[in-house]
Amino acid sequence: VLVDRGQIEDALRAAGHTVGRTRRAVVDAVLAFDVAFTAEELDRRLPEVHAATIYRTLGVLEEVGAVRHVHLAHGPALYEPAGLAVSTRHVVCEVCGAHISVPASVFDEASRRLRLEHGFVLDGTHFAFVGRCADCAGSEHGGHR
Amino acid sequence: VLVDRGQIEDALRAAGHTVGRTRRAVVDAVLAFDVAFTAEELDRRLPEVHAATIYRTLGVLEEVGAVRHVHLAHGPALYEPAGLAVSTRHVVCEVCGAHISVPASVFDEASRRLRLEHGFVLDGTHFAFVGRCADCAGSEHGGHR
DNA sequence: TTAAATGCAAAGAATTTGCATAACA
DNA sequence: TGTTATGCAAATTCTTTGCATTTAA
Repeated sequence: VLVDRGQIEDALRAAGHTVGRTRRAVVDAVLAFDVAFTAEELDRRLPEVHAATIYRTLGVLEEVGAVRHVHLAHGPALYEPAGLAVSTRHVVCEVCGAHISVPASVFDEASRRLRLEHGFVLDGTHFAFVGRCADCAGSEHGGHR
Repeated sequence: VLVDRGQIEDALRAAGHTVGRTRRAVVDAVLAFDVAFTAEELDRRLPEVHAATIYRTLGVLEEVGAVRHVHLAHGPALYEPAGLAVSTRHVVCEVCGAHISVPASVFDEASRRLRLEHGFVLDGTHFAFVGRCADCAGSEHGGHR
């Protein structure tokens, strides 16, 4: 599932891309993360690489299946090596921004009903599920933003 | 549930707001929608009202519970009079942007498990659920953006 | 006549894009 | 040597903010 640098470079070349010094550095930095990260966090680890290149490189890496990205409620997208967390879903607290991973099976029933009753295939991977963590759900005070 | 102009104006005043000509026009235009709308669509119906005022007015209307807004996958937020669609959830196709409303009960089981097993209270109203409509799920070709 | 609302311009955040130059294959 | 990649600046999209000026109560 494209977990090491060699596999990823092969996949890039197979897709007609080129692999130079900069791109190799980005791939290494991506693989060095063991949790999801933002483009900005990645860029901070590679000060010599321009942000536009970070975004473009993450784009091609996603194209070849080496990384995935998920949008949390507000704020920047989160990227992660595709090897990480295959069957988990992101759930984010809309109040404090805390996010957790839960088994995809939590949404199996909703997914089934959505498909059977509405013809929709739920994609739980590209956008996070939003709610309130225990702490923030406790301190109720209406539901603003 | 704040469905007519009178109730909404009372609620605004009760919250310490003032109701002038412009704000009344915005309220009327909001109530004239029978489906969810974007701030830009609302502004297009009120060319004499500045966009900043549209956003600010929608903000106070949300504060007093007259409207709600939901974020679809990408693109601008959707607003709707609070009277509309109380127990439905928005589901949007990440490919073509089509969106449908489904009964909130579709997510009851996921909601229950999230709460019991992870202490998270699912909020299905502020962000849409994302997936693929029948058409777009049919024409499979990987999962880009 | 004073607190709140509005217009306008500008700022903001997170990406994306056009273009000239540099690095690969 | 002919793409493909990169840097840089500028554009984009959606929304928010600061400030001076009007309105509402």
